[in-house]
Amino acid sequence: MTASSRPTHPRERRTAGDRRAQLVQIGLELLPTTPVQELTIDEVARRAGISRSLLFHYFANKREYYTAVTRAAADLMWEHLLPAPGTPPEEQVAGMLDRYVGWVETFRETHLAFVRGAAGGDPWVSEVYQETRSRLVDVALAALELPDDALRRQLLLAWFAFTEDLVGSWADEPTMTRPELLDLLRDVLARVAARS
Amino acid sequence: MTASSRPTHPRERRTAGDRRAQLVQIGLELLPTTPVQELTIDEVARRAGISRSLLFHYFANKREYYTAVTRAAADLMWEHLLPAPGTPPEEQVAGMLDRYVGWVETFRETHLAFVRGAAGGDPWVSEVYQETRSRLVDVALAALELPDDALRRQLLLAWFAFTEDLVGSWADEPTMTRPELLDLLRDVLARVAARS
DNA sequence: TAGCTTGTTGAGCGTTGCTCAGCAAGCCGG
DNA sequence: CCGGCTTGCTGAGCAACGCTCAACAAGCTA
Repeated sequence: MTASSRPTHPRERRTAGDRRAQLVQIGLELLPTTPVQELTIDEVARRAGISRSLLFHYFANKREYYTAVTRAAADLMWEHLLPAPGTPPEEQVAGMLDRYVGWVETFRETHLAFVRGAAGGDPWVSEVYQETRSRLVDVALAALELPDDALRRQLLLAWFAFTEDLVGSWADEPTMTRPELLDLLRDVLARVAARS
Repeated sequence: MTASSRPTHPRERRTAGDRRAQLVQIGLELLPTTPVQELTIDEVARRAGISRSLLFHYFANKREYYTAVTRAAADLMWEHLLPAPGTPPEEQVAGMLDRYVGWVETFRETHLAFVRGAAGGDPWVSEVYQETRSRLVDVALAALELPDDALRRQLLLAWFAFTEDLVGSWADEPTMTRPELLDLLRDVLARVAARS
């Protein structure tokens, strides 16, 4: 009956899968305001209404937790960008590009946090993004009917970097119309891809 | 005469300027192996042979310290890239590009750590790099005799992103000759700059 | 010698990542 | 109903790290 012996919330018991999903979800919600690596176990546990210890029951250490969050964010984007099955190859890249711009426009903060977290320090996080980039290159190379060699991959990845940067700053300060932006990106891609 | 009362090294007293420079220098030396934000005060102080407290005498907090380190790294690169006074405008960009590739080849690890630290999370650090990029754009726009508007700046900055990515991956895996690389970068720049 | 400036330190506090021993809720076989 | 198993879950506590503070000490000047 003492205050200390009565938990403020009745303890909620969940299945392992539910709990894991909940924790990752909380990480996703925190992502726009906090760089992944700066998510504190304390904060996440508090939001989930559980003890710090429990988080370590599901994720061996902090890194494993925030890479899981990063992977979840990457998967969301990946699913959004992937062309619908049956789309003719010549339309695939244009469609992905269009959806990418839409993605950045809609989830500006989250996407920025995601890209930053990926670029910044931690190899485990950046690997997740590298992997996503690489899968996008696979799709693009196939759609453009280009051979898959090291040079071509480097060029496409560099074009991604160009695109990310430009779309990001354009979303902040629209210096041209949306169609003009898409046109420019497609044009640069064509030029870059044409170089052997 | 007891061991605890006798310091292992005779305490070294320095002027404020010297000490600050030494601490920043240590940060620069650690940069290749450690993301800036993960530099620990303990480690730096240990290498300098001073107490943790002293570091906080020169830098109000950790952030202020590693932004100072970042700024030092940025300045080194900036001085290396800046065209010699008297260089004709049409040669300036090519020269800077050439020196940039050389810089990445020579200081591969440091530069990677620098770029990553700049891209990753911390606004204070990324601001330092943004500033360096911005100054480079100033020089490039002047050398190319292009008007300095928002669109042009965005395009040049995006081309920087393209260049950084490509030069980085090329240094890892040279898929073409150095002149071919430079040629490609100049070509893409010309195409991008030509778009109004 | 006294006093000032300033480079320097050690003790210690709060936060955060992480460990560990053990509680408790549900389920089973007897 | 009971003992025992699994498993979700917690609290106490440690180590590392950022950061504060009161005070010491080295050199200068009056």
